[in-house]
Amino acid sequence: MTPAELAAAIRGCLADAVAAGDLDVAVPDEVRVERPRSREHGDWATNVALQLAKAAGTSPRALATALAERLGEVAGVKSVEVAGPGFLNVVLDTAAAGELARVVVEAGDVYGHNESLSGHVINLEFVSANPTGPLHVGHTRWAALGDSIARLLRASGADVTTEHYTNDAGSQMETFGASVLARVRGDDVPEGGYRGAYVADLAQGVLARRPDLLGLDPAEAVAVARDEAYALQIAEMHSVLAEFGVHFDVWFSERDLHAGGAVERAVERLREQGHVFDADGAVWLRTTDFGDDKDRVMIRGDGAPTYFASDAAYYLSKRDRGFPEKIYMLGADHHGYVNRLRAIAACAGDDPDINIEVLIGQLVSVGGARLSKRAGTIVELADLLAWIGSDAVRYSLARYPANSALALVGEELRKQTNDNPVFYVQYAHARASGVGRNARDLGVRTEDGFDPSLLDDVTETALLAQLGEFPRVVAMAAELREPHRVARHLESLAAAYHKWYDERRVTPMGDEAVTDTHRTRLWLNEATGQVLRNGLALLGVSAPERM
RNA sequence: GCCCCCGUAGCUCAGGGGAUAGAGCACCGCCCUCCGGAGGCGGGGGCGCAGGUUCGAAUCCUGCCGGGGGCACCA
Repeated sequence: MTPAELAAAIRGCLADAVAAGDLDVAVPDEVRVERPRSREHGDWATNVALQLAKAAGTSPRALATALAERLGEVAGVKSVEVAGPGFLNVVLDTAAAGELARVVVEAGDVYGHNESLSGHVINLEFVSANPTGPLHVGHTRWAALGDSIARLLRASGADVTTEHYTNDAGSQMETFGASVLARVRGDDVPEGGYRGAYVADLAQGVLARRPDLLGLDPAEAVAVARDEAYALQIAEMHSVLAEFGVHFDVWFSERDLHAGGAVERAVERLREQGHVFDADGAVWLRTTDFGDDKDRVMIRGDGAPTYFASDAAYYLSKRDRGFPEKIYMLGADHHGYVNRLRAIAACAGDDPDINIEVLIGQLVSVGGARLSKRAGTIVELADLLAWIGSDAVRYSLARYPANSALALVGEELRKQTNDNPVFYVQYAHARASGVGRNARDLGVRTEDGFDPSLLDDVTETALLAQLGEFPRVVAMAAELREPHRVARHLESLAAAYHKWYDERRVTPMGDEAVTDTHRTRLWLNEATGQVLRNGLALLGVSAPERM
């Protein structure tokens, strides 16, 4: 019996009690069944009685008692106990709990998938780096989290398109071109230009592609340097992200937005909606009508569109392309954009509470230093991959929530010990794979038998409980856009597995005959490996069979 | 001045209003006659402060203190 099945049974009991006139309350859509902290409190516990007592006009304990009687009759439930202020503590039949091992193995790669977000059509934008330099650790955090969130949303039934917005228009591109050109010439980079060592590398690459560069007139040379360096830089971004296991369905160019006239059209469309006005020689959007703290300029006094105008056009593009839900992932240094993005949605006639969602991530650093392209002290994604490896980087970033600042220590991530939980989890998977190999070599085969009543050790009920909670963890992580919940759950699961391993053997000892005990334990072993694999896949981390 | 995030064990951090607040590291002590010791078991220690809401608050609200980030006709 899975926790979801138990929750459904509890709802059924509530409905029966209402039908029988024992209870007068609306049956909730969802009943939460949780693993109690202490084993003395049973296999599963629910607080429905506490939550419904007030609406039912009765005491929590009385409601719980009435519910316990009915629940005790449900097949697979061994005993039900009312505890404390009105908790219901449920103990399952050993066999009913053990059935889960087979459920997991038979579900395979889709165990944990759920339909909690089915029907949602989502555009998920993340990273969105300027193509004026390499991806650094800040981008890396969003790449790891954004990609995992996409996987979680899809596992929960959502239709997701991942998108990278390339800021390839605007003055930073001219600065970029001038910086590269200066390096080609051997000059100092201009004031405010890009000084990173990568600029010199780009200069070499550009010169290789355009040996005629120095012979061009200055204005043309800057444009050529800019465009060639841009092409090199974007190619590198594609390749390093691919190495990191991150794929974008759409690479959206800001330059294309301008070239196609979308920015001007956006201004006109918003003007038709009645939110645009002219003042001080500029064209403004009245975002203050929708919670922004000041109105925003769309077209400057000199006739040039602002970055904000591009944002508005880009929002409309996503809307036109058929995405009711648009998720933006921004760094904390952009948190001031949240209100103006929401205002754009509102000006476009959308509901900011439904059609747009902005996730803010706090800054991340390596070695305690903040990183800036301009200062030239970059820690690049490519460096992190070479130094630490994709699995450890992805896992280390994915196991922390985005809303707290993070200071990673490179040397810690390199350690292949418990300092580094990715190894703990991967090792559990490798161990499960090894146990499975050994068992099969000794003639233990799952297809020869399964008797879940034999999974009666406390380490087995604990392990089964971890496996049973996995789908709920996935659904919650998707709903909250918090991949770290999956990582943390995998760590608990790995711990439960190691404890079980220490307590129970899967393979026969010596010349011992193979029995259903071995076979049934092999089912549990395979189920654990499957969930570890499924969870790691959601994080974009490999599940090695040997380490 | 205004806005956002954070404050939990010596350190790094979990903890979607529930029961005795968890894990890793560090420290001390145990477990190798057989499935991988990259593991397991035991020990000491903690919710910044003050109010409020609630049957119940680390969690929600207000204020204060401390730390980080942000407030352009830049991108």
